[in-house]
Amino acid sequence: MEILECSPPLMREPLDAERAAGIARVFKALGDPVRLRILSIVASRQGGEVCVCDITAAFELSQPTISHHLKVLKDVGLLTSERRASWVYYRLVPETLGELSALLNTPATA
Amino acid sequence: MEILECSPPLMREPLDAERAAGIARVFKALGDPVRLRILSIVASRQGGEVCVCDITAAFELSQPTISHHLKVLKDVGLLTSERRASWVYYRLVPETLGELSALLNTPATA
DNA sequence: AGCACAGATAGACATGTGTCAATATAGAGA
DNA sequence: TCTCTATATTGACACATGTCTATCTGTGCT
Repeated sequence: MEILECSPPLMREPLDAERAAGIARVFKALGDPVRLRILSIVASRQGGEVCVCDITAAFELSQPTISHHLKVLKDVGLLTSERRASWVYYRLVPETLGELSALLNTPATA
Repeated sequence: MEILECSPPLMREPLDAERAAGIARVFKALGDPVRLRILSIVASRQGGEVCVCDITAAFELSQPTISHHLKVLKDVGLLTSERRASWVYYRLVPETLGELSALLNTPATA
């Protein structure tokens, strides 16, 4: 997500349309409760890796639905995945999260 | 937005469904390019206040559309508004932004 | 080769969302 | 009171999104 890199905080100057579109994609991915929970499951997991089966087991949703949400999170650069044997493991991309955090950071509440 | 207050960072522990729903509302509001630009216009404005007319003038969108986006941002607690004479002025709620920022903050990129 | 299991993809469907034109509301001034 | 300007609300419509079932792909095991 190069759009996020070096984006000044929202408070510094008005975003141009292109940058806004890129950043909005990521926030839109965060704008679903299931995806937020998936992200926090992965982010808070010791070792940094979570098997899809563990994520699916944490929700009362169909396996394709979870798979869909994982794809959305991966497409915007919040997660990466790796297949090992039969299982697929998802990991957080902390840089993406950190850049979003910096974007929202306000001097007052820093 | 009490949901945001005292929410531990995503990395600390999995979010429960209720908290996730509350937080997702705010991210969903940020998940639109026009709203992000509006927010950055208000946030970056010296003095902290922007008249609706100035915001409307910054986009090639109808006045009701801008009014709709302002309402969304206000409903989730990112903006407040105050009427003075004929004009309505919007202001940032920096606490909300700061809490979101803290939520996304990662130890690695802190 | 064939089977079983993990995960992804495709297609369908109901609901949500962004936009606009039309209209309503509120305040200022004549 | 009447009118003008600024903003909000309503209703409509096209399009996006979340969910499901059914199916496909890939891997390991016998």
